Amino acid sequence: MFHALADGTRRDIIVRTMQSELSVSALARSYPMSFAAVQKHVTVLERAELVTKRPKGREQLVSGNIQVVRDAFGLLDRLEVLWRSRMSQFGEVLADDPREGANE
Amino acid sequence: MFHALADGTRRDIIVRTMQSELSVSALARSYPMSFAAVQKHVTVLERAELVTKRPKGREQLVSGNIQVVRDAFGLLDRLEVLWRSRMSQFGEVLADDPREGANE
DNA sequence: CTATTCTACAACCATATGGTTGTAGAACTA
DNA sequence: TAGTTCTACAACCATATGGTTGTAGAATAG
Repeated sequence: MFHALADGTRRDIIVRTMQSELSVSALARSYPMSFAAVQKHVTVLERAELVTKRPKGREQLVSGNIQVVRDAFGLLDRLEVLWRSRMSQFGEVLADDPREGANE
Repeated sequence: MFHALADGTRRDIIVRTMQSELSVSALARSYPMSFAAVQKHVTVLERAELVTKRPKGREQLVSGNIQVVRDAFGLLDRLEVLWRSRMSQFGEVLADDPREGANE
């Protein structure tokens, strides 16, 4: 699933389909590559369950799936916890986590 | 950088080195592959700045770097925000974010 | 009905990836 | 000094990856 996130085009597809449903061909028009290439990217994202497809007439509407993204937070959060426990062995956390408190 | 996270061995190396500094050869003993293979994984992680290496005598001590992990949160958080804005167009957020509130 | 659009999928290609073995040097150990 | 350990790096290999073009069918438009 991190593999699915490891490509710029795919990350962009996720960003766009997280905002609104888009057909595969609509997506394909946005990128400097063939329809088939974009189709493959969507397939990779679909297998990773980062997006879902819904047929509508002859189109397939692609929609971002937030659930698996949240799973990714899990791994990252785990790393954060491990790092903090290591830091606490030295009795000091040098850098505060910029995520906490502020909205950005 | 998601590419660096896209391999199970590398994710494990991150997890282990986030807890404590480990030499490349110490890491290599943990995996069913050659020293050179583990060495390559460490190099990939180093280029992505997910770990740092510190020489100590003839050893290279590998240490997880939390900063870039936090950068990954950035992308994920952005996706979360986009998804929420889409959901709000329908006036309802069906699933609450399990991250908020609870510690796990 | 005909033409167009959208999708699916196969075949193919160049390059990247993850693994291997082998060589060599630097740093410890005995 | 001699042997061992740790690292670096080159060369090589099989397979995965990201792209292409081409074919074909289903749905829509005219």
